[in-house]
Amino acid sequence: MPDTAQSIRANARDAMRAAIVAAALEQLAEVGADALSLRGVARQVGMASSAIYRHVPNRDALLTLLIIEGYDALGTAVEEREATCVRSDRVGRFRAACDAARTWAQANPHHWALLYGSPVPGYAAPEETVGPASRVSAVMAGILRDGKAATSAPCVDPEGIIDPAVLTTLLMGVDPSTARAGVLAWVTVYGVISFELFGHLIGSVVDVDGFFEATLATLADGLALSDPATND
Amino acid sequence: MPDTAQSIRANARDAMRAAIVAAALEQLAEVGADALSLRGVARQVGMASSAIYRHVPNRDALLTLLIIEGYDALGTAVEEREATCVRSDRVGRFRAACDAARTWAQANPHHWALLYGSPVPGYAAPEETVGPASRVSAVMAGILRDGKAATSAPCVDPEGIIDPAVLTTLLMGVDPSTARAGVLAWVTVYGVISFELFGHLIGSVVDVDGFFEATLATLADGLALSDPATND
DNA sequence: CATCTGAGTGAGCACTGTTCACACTAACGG
DNA sequence: CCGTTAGTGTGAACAGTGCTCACTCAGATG
Repeated sequence: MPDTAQSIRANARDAMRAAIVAAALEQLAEVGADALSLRGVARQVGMASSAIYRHVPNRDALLTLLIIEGYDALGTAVEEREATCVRSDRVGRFRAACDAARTWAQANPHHWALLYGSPVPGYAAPEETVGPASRVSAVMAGILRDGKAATSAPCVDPEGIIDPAVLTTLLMGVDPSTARAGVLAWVTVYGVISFELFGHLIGSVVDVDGFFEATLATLADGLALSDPATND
Repeated sequence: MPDTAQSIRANARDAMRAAIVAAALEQLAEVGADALSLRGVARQVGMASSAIYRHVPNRDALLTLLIIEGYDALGTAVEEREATCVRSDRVGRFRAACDAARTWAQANPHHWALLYGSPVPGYAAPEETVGPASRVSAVMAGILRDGKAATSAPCVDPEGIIDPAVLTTLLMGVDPSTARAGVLAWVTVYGVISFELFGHLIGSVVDVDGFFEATLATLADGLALSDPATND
């Protein structure tokens, strides 16, 4: 018995919201977050502009929905690519994950810019975004955790750089300096992808693919990923 | 004989333009590039909004001026800090330069975001910006060039990753793999600064200063900056 | 059947970037 | 000295934006 009376409304509401987000995604891909207009998505879904406000409180909230959508899409892309690798091949898993991120970014440059571009300075990510946002980090953390040196007990960071909460969960058993190198590796990958996307490599790097490849090799080296994984 | 007749107008024009840029800089610092409004800067300089267009073709052009201003300010900050270091202390010069960049970014977050945040995907930097934009890279390149291993002859990149033109000028004599590592180092520094500024380190790094420090140490190591400088 | 609630509407407000016809004023040529 | 001209500033206007509000109307609830 699907759709009790009152859930019809709820379903319609969800469908409408989904349609709005879908239209917004299209606009985002075409013109970017900056030029995304609420009235534009209203036109696209065939509603009066004021009707949008029944489903989304304001423009920022809509962008937040797109951010969540983006983190999820990127997370899925990275997870799926990484999942195809032989578990013991940690270098391969790392390269696959990073490559998936770059590929997604190239396919969705405006969306990437929305996720990792410029927010306001005192910006605090809305609560709902932190879950999806951490999916990529989780994949990277998993690769680190599967390292030979990782123990099952949490390590304490003598320097106190990495959040202890992370060292007892996502990075359980990874020694702090490796954890730090892991975070830095992801930051570096983000940097290369963004530099490439935003045109900052023009003038110094001519073979971007090669540069990215070389970067991954350097990072994998620094993380000592060549040691085989411990898990079966 | 300062100010011939016709240069009075020219000077007034330059002054007006400078006032506009100054007002725009204030707005940028306060509300960010996104919310920067031409009418707002017009109000601030005490003109009708339409008069702005006598001095600046449109909003994008004004933003381009701010970008140039930003690259110049950042470049100056980095150059001046780096210049205070003992020339033979290449690690110190590298740290000073990176630290100056981070300090400037923290003091001017909206401006940093304008420089390194999200442009459109097919973005090509306006011609006038490339000069100022390369000042930081030039400092970094100088540090690399002063390395012991650097020769006075240009090297060819067997992998063809780095732009040959750069290898014969800014990075003259630096071996290609070091050049590549150098570019990557700057990209990494950019990544850390941006991640910090844009709030992406929240949840994983608790001591950002320490993280930055450690990052610089790692990078300096990878660049073999500990070898003394060759120059007097 | 009456009522109430939630979705959609169009008009309207305040704002934006940009253009245009117009005024004024300083410099230049005769 | 006077007319012309180029440069600078003005206010009105257009099209677009985010957002609010009084209103309608259908569908669920009592």
